[in-house]
Amino acid sequence: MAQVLDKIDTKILGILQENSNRTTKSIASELGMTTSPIFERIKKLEKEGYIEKYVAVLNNKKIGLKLTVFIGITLQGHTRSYLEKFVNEINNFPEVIECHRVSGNFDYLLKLVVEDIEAYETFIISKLTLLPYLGNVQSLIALSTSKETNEIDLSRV
Amino acid sequence: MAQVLDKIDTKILGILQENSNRTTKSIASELGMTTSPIFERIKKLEKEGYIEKYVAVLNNKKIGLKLTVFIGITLQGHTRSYLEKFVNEINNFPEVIECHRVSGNFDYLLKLVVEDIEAYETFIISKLTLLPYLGNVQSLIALSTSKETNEIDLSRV
DNA sequence: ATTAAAAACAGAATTATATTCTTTATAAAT
DNA sequence: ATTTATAAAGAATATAATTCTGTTTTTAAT
Repeated sequence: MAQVLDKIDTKILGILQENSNRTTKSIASELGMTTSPIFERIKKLEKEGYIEKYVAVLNNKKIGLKLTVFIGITLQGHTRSYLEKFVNEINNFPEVIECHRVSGNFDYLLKLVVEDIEAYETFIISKLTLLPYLGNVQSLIALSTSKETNEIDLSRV
Repeated sequence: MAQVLDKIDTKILGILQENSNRTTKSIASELGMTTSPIFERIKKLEKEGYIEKYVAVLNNKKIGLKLTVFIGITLQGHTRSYLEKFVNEINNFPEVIECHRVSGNFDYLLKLVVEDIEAYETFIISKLTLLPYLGNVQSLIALSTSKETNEIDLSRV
């Protein structure tokens, strides 16, 4: 297999991660090509998994979910079967949009999006702290967010 | 202004945030309607800002960015003009995909996506620690990620 | 309850785009 | 130089987005 992604592929990925509604025609004209090779390349990027999916990004605030919170968690008992159970519970909470197992001062880091402080407190009290073996729990409440994107800088690739 | 989002709008948002390439026809058939009202509703949701943008989600690992890191930062000097400068610098680093000002044990929480541990170290040494007034810096390296989405549970809205 | 006005919908018609196909060019290997 | 494989161009087709018109439904005021 030759070079996996060439310059053109990288440019296409960059364009689509910024706006996935761009037409093949407009991408083609930007890159000085015609639609068919652009189309074929995009299909290839999809099939090979470089592009995972296409999604609409919503404005959480407008929808009524005004608060983002990060929660660092340390567990007390670390049996494998419990960890699996714990992660499974966490992932099923609709408030949780990210769950990472981390190294450092915590075992897990969660990212939540909730309505407001009250909804956050409800989550802590009637969901999170009901889980057993919970050790240290530390919350970081987002006061403001200056950057929040999924867009990757592809100049590094 | 009447109820801002009705059930149909919410369903449309739910569908599009899961897969923005769904055709109006397929959405219409799922919701038991015809294409024109669906089309009009989507355009309205875009114009009013409920839908911010449409993006392709890439597979970072496949692209060569294998490491996600969270960094908690405390600052020492907190003059307003310095904060602005600091945030501005942070936001311009291509490794940083999120920057939140937080309350709790840190002033800022960053999310980074980088190639590997080496690239992470390079970021710390030759970018982050060059910024003045830096206090405590604490990294959480993602060992594994069980959930990572932008998708919001709309049943709460 | 009745009516007028506005909003939402259905269905058809049109326009634009995605997708496929065929041909031509390019590059690599023998 | 010749063959083979890969990528691109350009035309043709299929599908989807978008617009338009007429109808129904909803809303609000009387």
